[in-house]
This record gives sequence, C-alpha cells and structure tokens, in this order.
Amino acid sequence: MPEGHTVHRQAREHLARFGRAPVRLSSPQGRFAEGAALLDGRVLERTDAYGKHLFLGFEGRLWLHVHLGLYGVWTFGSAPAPPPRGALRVRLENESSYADLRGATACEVYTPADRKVVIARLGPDPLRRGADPAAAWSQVARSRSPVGLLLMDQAVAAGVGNVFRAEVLFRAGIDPHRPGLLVTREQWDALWADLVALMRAGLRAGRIVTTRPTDRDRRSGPARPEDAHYVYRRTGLPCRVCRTPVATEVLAARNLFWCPRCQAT
DNA sequence: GCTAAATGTTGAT
DNA sequence: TCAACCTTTAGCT
Repeated sequence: MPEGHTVHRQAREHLARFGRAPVRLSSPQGRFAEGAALLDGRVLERTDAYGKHLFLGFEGRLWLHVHLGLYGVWTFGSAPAPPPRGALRVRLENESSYADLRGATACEVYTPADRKVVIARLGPDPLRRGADPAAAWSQVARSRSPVGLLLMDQAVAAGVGNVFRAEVLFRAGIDPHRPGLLVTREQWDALWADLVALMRAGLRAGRIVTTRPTDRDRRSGPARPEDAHYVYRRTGLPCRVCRTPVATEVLAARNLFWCPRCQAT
C-alpha cells in the first residue's frame, strides 16, 4: 500500500539491513525461484528508489526490481526468520535480518538496460535530488486531461499516489477537474514545492500527514490518524476549512476526493 | 469471524 | 473496460 515515500524508505532499510555483504535469497512460493537462485549469495551493493519502483543492486550488475502494486508488502525483522508461510514471493536473509515480500505486482531480475527502460518512462520524482518540475510542467501545460489525472500519471510525476494527489490539490486550492493547460505556471510551481515538502515529511515520518495543526478541528499536536488528511477518504464529512461536505467520484477507476468550495478553481 | 475496499500497474479483451 | 495480483485493514456481525 505504498506511495513513493514508502518505497524510498524501504530502499534505505534494505541497505541498512543487508548492504555491502552477501545476502541469501529464496522464493518459498516458487514463483520467483529462478531469480532468487540467480541472486542468492551475492553482495548487495546499493539500493535505489525511483517513484514507486524499488531497485536492489547486487554484485555482477544485476538488479532486483520490485513494484509493490496495490497489495504488495515488505516485512522486515530480526533473525531468525520464522518458517515461511503462504505466498512468500521472496525472502532476503543474513545473520541479523530478514525481509519478506508478498503480493508484489513485479519482482524480477533486471540488467542495467532493463532498469534504464523503466526509469526512462517515469517523470521526475519529487523525492529525488535534482528532480526537474519543469519536465512535469511541460506535460501538464499541453494536456486537456484533468490535473487530478495528470498527477497520478507516473510519466508526469513519479511516486505520487491517490493520497498525495488529493491532498496536494486541496492545499493548492485547485479543482482536480481543471484541465492541465489551464493550470498556471505559478500554481504548478507552488504545487510541486508542496509535493516535495509533503513527500519528504512522509519519508521521514513513515506516514502521510498533510493537515496543518490549525485546521485539525481545533486540536493541536501530532495528528491522530483520522486527522491526518484534508479530503482523502473523507467523503461527506465537513471540510476542515470551510465545513462543506467533501465530494467524491470515481475518475479513471480511482477514487477522487475534493472540497467543492475550497477547490472551486 | 466475515466482507469489502484499499496508498497500483499490467496485460488481456 | 476489466481481471489479476492475493495482503491488510476497517467496519460490520
């Protein structure tokens, strides 16, 4: 259940637990048996996240590419690892740690060329240093698609998911239905800066909190889970700013949430 | 205890 | 446009 910040976090955790030493790989489920055998025993040299894609770089210029999709989950723990249960796609192990992967959309061995192909079709990732918002803007500015749709397009901005989409548009006061070409450069620059700030905070905290303390129903301090968002999954509840009921609709098979009053333009 | 829905993407129809 | 992936959680009983 990841957006980009989760995957970046997992890249760091893999490096911390397994980096610079040989790793044992296995695929108890069997679906990744060949790949696990190919990588088993190699040194994990580096880890990397690009948008929602995780890359583990092993010696011999081989990469493990993982995309969690909707259900995928990594479970990290201290050795000894428990006996494998159920559909355990891959397990990484060393003397001190284990990491179990289940339910991923993609889990495969990549060459450097394979990796390049995936990265080439992604837009800038707000969590990566040097990410260029102008590259995203050039696509937004010439598209008639709703900006709410463009933000979910990984070719426009890599790592943004449904929560960040909804929350960043609320904070910018932009109607998700507004065509990309009607979004101003100023609006986009502000939205991008906010994306960077929110996703960095999410990376640090390990969860997405977008509400400002003053807007949290007159409460202060750390956001309780139900106070962490302005509009995401708050259908019908009063907007935290103007009390208008939060609206929802299905757009491109994903739930979209927005405040019709705060996001009227 | 059970059911439905979910922070996503791919590939078939 | 839709099924698949096949886990986790929230909400109900």
